[in-house]
Amino acid sequence: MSHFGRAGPPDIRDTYSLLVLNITFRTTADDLFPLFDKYGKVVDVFIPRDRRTGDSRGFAFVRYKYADEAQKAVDKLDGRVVDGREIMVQFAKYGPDAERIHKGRILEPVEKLKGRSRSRSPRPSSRHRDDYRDRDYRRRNRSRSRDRSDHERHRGRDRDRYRSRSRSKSPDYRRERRRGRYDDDDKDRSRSPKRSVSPPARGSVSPRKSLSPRRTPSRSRSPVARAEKERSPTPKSVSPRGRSESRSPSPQRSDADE
DNA sequence: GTTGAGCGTT
Repeated sequence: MSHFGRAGPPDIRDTYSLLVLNITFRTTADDLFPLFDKYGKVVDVFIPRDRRTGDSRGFAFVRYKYADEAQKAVDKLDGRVVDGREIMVQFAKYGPDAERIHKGRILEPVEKLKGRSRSRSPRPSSRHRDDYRDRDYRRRNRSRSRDRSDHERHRGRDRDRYRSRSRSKSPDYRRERRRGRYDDDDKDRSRSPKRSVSPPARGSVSPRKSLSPRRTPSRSRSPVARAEKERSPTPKSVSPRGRSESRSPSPQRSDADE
């Protein structure tokens, strides 16, 4: 009863999928099931999780049996505070296979279920896995590299509670982010004077970073080069002999690393 | 220990 997502999709022939966003990372399907089931008949509740960490992504899919109930749930549960976080309930725009659905109902199912073998399509490439990974990676990359400061983020969260229902998210912001990718790359090359923490004129070493520490162990591990690079020479505390022995990729700490 | 725009699995 409380094992959703484990048995796969039961039946999506005449079900309406609702997308629940803005949920906490600790919210589980079992927590959303009673909440949504109170407003209608929920046939399935699934929360996508990360394949590597297994953590929730922050959104869930609630499948209703009838559209009226789904609509009611959207109207009632949309904006409801769950686990201390306001959730957003809306009809899913895409199906499980990226199919276009209307009002949560799948317009064109993957299979007609009319006895027609699915080998009808030779399926030239298996873009499913790649696409899935690509999307996941993109999300992770953006999440991990936030531009906002910590204090601002903290304050924003508290303020969000007082602001009640006012999502500070803009549809254009998303586009800017995607387009900014190129700008970022371009800026990265021309923002040399801005960041003088790692002067590239420190020899023939790449400004980026040494991908292979053992690329030039002899020259790279030179005590002089290291002292100049680290700018924190401690010749008294350590002996050249010990440094030579401790030739491990561990102490390879560069302050210019990201 | 962290995250916060978005669209899904045995």
